Amino acid sequence: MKIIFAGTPSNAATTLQALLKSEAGHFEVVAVLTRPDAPLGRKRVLTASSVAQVAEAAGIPVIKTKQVDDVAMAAIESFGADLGVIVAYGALLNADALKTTRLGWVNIHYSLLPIWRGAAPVQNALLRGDTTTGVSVFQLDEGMDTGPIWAQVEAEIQPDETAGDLLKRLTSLGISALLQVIPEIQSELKTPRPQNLGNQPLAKKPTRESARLSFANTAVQIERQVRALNPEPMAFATTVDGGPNDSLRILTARALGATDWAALTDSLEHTPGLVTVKRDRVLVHCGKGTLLELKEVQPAGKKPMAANDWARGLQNEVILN
RNA sequence: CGCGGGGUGGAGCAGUUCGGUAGCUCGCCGGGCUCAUAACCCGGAGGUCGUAGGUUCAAAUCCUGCCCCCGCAA
Repeated sequence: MKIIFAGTPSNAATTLQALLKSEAGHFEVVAVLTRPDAPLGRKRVLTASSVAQVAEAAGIPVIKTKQVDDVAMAAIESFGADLGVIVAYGALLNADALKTTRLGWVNIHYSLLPIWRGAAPVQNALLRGDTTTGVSVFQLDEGMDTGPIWAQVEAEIQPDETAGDLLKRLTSLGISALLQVIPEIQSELKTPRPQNLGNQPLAKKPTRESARLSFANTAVQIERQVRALNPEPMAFATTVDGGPNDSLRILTARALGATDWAALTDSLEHTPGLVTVKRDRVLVHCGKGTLLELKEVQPAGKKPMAANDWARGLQNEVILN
């Protein structure tokens, strides 16, 4: 069976790599679809996507396009693939594009559909405080992640897991689910199970503005935000007297449980955003009398550092907002 | 030429405006106090101040080139 793979970022590249390793005669990746090279970083170096790099290293033909238009479709069809596999490609396929392969396209989605359909399922699951999530392999249709499901695998969310950590785990779960599904599709004996679409909220991609922490929220809410937005776009705060561009990125933080902070708060006044150090723990006062312990932070212009090191160098009292 | 911050003992920072003995909070090593300690007291080691050159009696500090790290933006 001939497979065409579509994807762009690093976890898609990981999936492609796994596919290539498992080919073993059962199927063959005949072409790869990815987004065009983009200027990256401060120096704006034109860089090929992670998927493109893996494909090129493996000598697989690469189609680079922002959208699957007539030209791209013709290119796809020229490879005569039986099945399309898509992982975080970064563009929608319309009805015509879905017909470019004989058996259509399957997508690996990082949630238990129909929960968190949309662009950022992992981040949204963490933001909401979900304790369970998973991976779905489904048949692409014209809707936004609405197609019928071939396979789902559940995963428990660990209490200290970041979006990056979780995506990594889900990526490998997705790979094994996909490898299981491919032969089933190939056999053409099974049919996927339709989704039971309800009023589930869509998983919108977090914006930079949504990454700004508000210490009027409770510590638990903020901790979720910190974990959900790591590594992208990364939760941040600014100091009250710092410049508007001097962000303090919060990489790791933990909401203190009731027992913890009761012991630590005794004589602390409570100003949201106020940073204090108690017994080598860097604490920020949050809404409703809760406390957030900062673990790892990154001031603008500096490398990530332990919150303790950051606090050691502070000259004055610091209030975050 | 997108905007900006930074490089000072192992860590995080001050000192640079206005040149003149290397500072602070920690860590580390040794000793003391203590039932004990992450607490406290005493002592100690450890720095070509990113790098190359220039100005000067004298440069972390002023001038010039270069290297490296990072935030925003994309």
